[in-house]
Amino acid sequence: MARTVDPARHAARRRHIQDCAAALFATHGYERTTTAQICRAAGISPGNLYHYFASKKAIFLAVLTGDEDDTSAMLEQQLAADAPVEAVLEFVTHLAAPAAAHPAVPQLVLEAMLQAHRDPEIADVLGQADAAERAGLTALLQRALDAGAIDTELDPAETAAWLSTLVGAVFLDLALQPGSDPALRLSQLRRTVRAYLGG
Amino acid sequence: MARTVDPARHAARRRHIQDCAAALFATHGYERTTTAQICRAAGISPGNLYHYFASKKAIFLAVLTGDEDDTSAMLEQQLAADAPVEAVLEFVTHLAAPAAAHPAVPQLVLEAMLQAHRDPEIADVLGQADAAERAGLTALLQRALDAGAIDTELDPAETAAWLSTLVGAVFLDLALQPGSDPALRLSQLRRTVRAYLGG
DNA sequence: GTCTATACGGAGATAGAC
DNA sequence: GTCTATCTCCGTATAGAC
Repeated sequence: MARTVDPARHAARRRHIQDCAAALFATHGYERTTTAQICRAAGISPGNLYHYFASKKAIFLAVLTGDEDDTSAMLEQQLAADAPVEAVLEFVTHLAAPAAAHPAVPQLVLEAMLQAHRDPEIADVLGQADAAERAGLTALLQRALDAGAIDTELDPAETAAWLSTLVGAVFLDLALQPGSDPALRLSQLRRTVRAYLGG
Repeated sequence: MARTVDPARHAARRRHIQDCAAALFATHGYERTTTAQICRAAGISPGNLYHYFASKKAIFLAVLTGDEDDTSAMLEQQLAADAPVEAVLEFVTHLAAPAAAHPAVPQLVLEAMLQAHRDPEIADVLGQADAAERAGLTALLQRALDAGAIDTELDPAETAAWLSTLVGAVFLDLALQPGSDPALRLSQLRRTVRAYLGG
């Protein structure tokens, strides 16, 4: 059964549209970005967009799920590490690092968080990532507790939720404060986590 | 020069509309809230809205500036307090407390933060509040530094910015995680700040 | 597969009677 | 001052030629 055209070319073009849309969503937000803008940025005609995506929301979902996950690999690595507190710090740093990588990333994530509040489908995508994040943190914290490396009064799940919130803080700051120094924020985050865990 | 009607009644009705709009903005967001919804919630006809507000954005700005400021009074009080670290903690708690007061508050603030990214007028309103917040924190931290009550390596301005970010984290968490316990988050925030400041 | 043109719906804001 | 009715613009998505 022969395909009509080259599937690779189609996928590449789809990816191109997706990337252009991501930049627009990050700077202008989801609702204020029009499909016409996306088409203009991608260099295609308005109608042609729908040969690649079924709807505007489908583009947004593709953008959100497009970021590949190396988090589980990172988690395995840190669960096997020697120093349990350092392992938590490394994992937290890994989670926050994307926010510092490119200015558009935290903006896009923040936008997704708000949209998730209104759309179950988007909430699902983010919820899964968040659950994995917290589960990983909980496991690492439990290990640190067992090793007696952190304050024994800390509850692993509650602390994992809080550390996740602190990571969110870095995203929020870098998304909203253009003048913030990403490296400084990451170092402040590390000092914060280290001090919070006690030990 | 006689007024046409009772100004007090007009102000009360305006306030009523504003409150109804605030609830809608918090739950559905600014862009997804329609003027028709606001009118329905407030029990007025669609056209009548514009006798109280010039535009939809004017309503949003009124909502944002409507929250009265007792922050400066709180700051004066804490600048005169005996224990400088406790003063910082009290001030931080005061800044974060509104997030825990009512679920709609952090949602509304988050919505405003995103809109600020796209509208200079909204950015101004939030920027002024933010600047005051950081200035207050910087003053309190300088005082704690002078008293030798916190880690001498800390830079007051940078630390103030970070504490402000941490407060933002509580807002973000309570806005996005319906299951979060506000009291727990506030206590985690206090532990975090105390540990971060060292001393 | 890509284009141009347009249908369709909805949202903000206005007009004018009462 | 408040209402009903409506205007106008704009954004998504579709139709149909090439």
